[in-house]
Amino acid sequence: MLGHRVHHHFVFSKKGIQRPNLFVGISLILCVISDKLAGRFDSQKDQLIQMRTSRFLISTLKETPADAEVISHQLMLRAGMIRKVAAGIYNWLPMGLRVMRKVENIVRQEMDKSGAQEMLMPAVQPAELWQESGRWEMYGGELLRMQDRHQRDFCFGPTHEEVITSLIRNEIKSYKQLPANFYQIQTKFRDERRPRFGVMRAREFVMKDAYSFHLDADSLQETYDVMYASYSAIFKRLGLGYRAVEADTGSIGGSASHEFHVLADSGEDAIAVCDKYDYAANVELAEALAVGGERPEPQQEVQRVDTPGQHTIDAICRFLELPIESTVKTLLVKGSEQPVVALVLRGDHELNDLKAEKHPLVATPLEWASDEEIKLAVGCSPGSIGTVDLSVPVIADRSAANLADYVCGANIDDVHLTGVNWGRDCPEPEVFDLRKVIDGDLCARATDQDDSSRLTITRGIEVGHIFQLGTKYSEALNATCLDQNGKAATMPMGCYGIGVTRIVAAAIEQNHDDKGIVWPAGLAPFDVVITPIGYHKSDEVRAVCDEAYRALTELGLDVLLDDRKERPGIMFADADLLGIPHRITVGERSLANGEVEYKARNADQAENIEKTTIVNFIEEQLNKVI
RNA sequence: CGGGGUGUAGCGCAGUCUGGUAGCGCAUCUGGUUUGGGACCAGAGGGUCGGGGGUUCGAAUCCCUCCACCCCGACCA
Repeated sequence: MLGHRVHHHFVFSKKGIQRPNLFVGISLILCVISDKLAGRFDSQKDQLIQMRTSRFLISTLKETPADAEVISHQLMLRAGMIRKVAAGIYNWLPMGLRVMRKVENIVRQEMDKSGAQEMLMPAVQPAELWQESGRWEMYGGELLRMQDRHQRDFCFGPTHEEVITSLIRNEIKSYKQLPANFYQIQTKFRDERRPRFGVMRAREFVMKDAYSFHLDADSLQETYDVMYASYSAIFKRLGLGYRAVEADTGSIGGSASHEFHVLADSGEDAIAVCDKYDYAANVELAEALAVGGERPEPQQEVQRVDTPGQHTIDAICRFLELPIESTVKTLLVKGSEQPVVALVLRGDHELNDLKAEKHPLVATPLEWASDEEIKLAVGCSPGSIGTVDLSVPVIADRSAANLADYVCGANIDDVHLTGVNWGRDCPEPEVFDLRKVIDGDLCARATDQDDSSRLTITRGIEVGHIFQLGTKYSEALNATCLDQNGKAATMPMGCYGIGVTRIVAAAIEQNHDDKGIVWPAGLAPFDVVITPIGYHKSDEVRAVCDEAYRALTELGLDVLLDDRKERPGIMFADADLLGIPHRITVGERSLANGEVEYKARNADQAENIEKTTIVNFIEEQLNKVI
């Protein structure tokens, strides 16, 4: 009974030598990892390095901490994966780190497979690089700035375009070295306005970021496509329900961009999906077609109506007993050339800020005109603005521009106009896509108004984002290489991010039940948990558990043996909470029949299996999942 | 950044209105009885009541101030 001997070796006397014990535990864990990587198993050592709960920090909580709002945050705390250090800053305990490493390794393997090279850049970066790119000023409050002892400015890197570009401009000299793609898995810091939901939107987080360099746009497109495929492979292997969506390139600039979203109701992003044309886009970007087809001919004359105290669209509709679709709202925002610009939307539609910012006359970032500015420009208060006799530039959303006989403010307090028509009562407006798409809208790919394609709005957690940056950074930092003609060429770049720590949370959002986490096979901190009943009382139970542990570990599985002197209920509850996919329960009761009990985390029922077939059985279960 | 809320033991909370020197459940430790889905009994340890200042004979409690954390908003004509 090797197990016995080994066990004694590590059970310290009751007086307990806490520290050495802990250190031994940690170094043993490291042994397991390095041995696994090396792919060898010394049988003697194998016995020594058992993952026993008695020596592995299980910090499960029965009660949910009060400040955790979303399920993944609650379960990560309850499962003892993370603990908060400060707002948006977390400790990753051994249990959590094991999951993070699983994610990292899948990402790493697929990145390597794609031909990208792993490297590591510093977390702390000098201000000079950011001044060179212009982002020291542009990046704003999210950039955590600091000074060293010589009062030199530094920041904690929120991203690494500057560092990689400045490195590569020195290292790559010839087109023959291109294309090249470099990645790292590293800690970032973004001083979020409002960190929340645990590691889902943390300030400090782990990200895989990759940067590619090219001679021309075609090469960039090629690598971009490779990355798109790699990302798809990664999220598939992670076992997550995801969707790639067209995305806004935002302030980073560049042309093409896709986000990868894990679909979950708790997601912070709304995405518009159309199955007919396989179109999916972030609602920030999703194109909104005009509703209702061609604009009808005017039927009504303009009428002036007093609307005392009616300042919202809803109030006006109730007051005039008109459908909201026949109203128009006129929004005044700050302009880039004029003080204010009017944006006109149908009453039931919402302005999409990002779309508005794309119009050259609109100031970026979008800013609402103040009541005073509105008074000055129009002569009334917000709530009574309209399109007739407006002396500011007017930009109308496609759907608003298609309206006839609509209702709007009269630019006089407490007065509205009905029966207003573009072209007749006010100039034809400039038409621009301004509104947010809504559920049931026509898909942007639709051929005509009768097309059956419809957008569905679902929610997602952004876990990946790929960009074609173009030459924005290579130009600013002067990253060139020599082309075939010996002439210096500015290298187009791509960048590709994956939120490693966010994936851990997203996976839980998508995979949990009332008992706890239900990990996808590839992410679980342990593949199998052995829960003995009477481990410390029954030699037979202990022998079967130890042997099962040994045999399963030999298969290359991560096995956890729960040798705590706890009642079975506690062990079962913890196993469920931790979400370990496979559980083997060994007790004298079933051993009497030569059997042990098996239960999959995602199954309702346990089943008995021959104790001699444990390894084959587990192998079968694993194959089933994969 | 604006609005709201909360800070009392590792976690969940009561006590604050009405000032009198800190408590409950879980967890932890000891002993015992238990042991197939979060046991029971007995005992024990653990708290600068977020920090500072003030009022008072006396402050978790009242006042001032700072801080931290959480939620909502940043969509309105």
